[in-house]
Amino acid sequence: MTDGESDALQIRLWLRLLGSTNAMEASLRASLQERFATTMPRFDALAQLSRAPDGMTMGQLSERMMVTKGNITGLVERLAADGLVERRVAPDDRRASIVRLSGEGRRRFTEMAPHMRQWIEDLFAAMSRDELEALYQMLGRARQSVQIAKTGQPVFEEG
Amino acid sequence: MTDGESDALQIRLWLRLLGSTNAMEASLRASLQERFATTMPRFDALAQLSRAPDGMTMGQLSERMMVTKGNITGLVERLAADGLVERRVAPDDRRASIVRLSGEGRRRFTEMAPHMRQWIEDLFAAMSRDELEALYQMLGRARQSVQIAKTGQPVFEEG
DNA sequence: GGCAGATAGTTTAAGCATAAACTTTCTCGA
DNA sequence: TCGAGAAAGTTTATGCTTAAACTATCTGCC
Repeated sequence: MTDGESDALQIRLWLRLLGSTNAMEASLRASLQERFATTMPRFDALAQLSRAPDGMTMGQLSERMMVTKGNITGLVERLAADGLVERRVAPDDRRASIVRLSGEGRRRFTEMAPHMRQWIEDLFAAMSRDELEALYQMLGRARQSVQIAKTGQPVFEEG
Repeated sequence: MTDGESDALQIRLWLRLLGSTNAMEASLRASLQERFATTMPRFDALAQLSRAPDGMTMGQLSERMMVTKGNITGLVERLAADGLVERRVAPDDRRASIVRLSGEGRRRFTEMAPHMRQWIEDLFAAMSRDELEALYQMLGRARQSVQIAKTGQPVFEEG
């Protein structure tokens, strides 16, 4: 299902949205793999954890990464095996465990983050600031629209 | 990495693009699963094949779905096992095989397509036509930008 | 205190996706 | 004509992802 022309605007829009996102994701994935031999989910996990110096629970990490908890189990296992994160049982709840960046994990993230930022900026380099802002705005509207479709009610919007 | 506020516009834009697309994809995936017990890749394959009455090669299908050929092998195997597609060796090239919809596959796609269309339209229901067109336009620009980033040159643009 | 139900996380089964190595077949030029 | 290299698919290894079933622990209420 590639960009057609006879379909409804919404269909073409969806295909273009999906196509653009996938193209960018593929490019970023390739850069991460080539330069740092890592993946988007691993980078995302480190990014989330970098904002929580005291760590967070597996459940919190799964919420922020917007994936299921079962997913996090394996991801954190692999990151821990590579020494990038540390886990300990939560002091107040023996069901829960707190995961946080190790020193090495923080160092690695600090090294990768500016490159990632640059790669993202490069992808949008041919767009003017006005175009970037217009796109940002319209994507906000799209997000609202999806929320309304899902819940029947819009959600509080910061941006 | 959820929508921040202190980051560069490009970063926030990327996160919002990824988040919006993923939210829509999750919604469509859930609908397809619930109503038709199928998946996006399977639906996409049927959609591509529905436009080629005489079928196409595995390689052509992989190009149109924008995934690797190795991926297609398994996907077509599963669709064939369910009787939705048929494969035969290409008459002029014994390396290649032609895959096309079976009668059942065509019937199934014809049944699903209008629902899929409706679900997509529902997701964008809270946006005006002007907004939809503005978003479509800006995504076209984004796609150009990614192409330029990748190849150094823009690509012919229909829409 | 103790039990019912909720919550945190893990496991399992299945599918999607990639890259890289591989097999088979084809093509083209010397 | 035949051989080198290209092209079509497949296989393999690895990782991401989900939904659903499961274990262990906690919480609140009687």
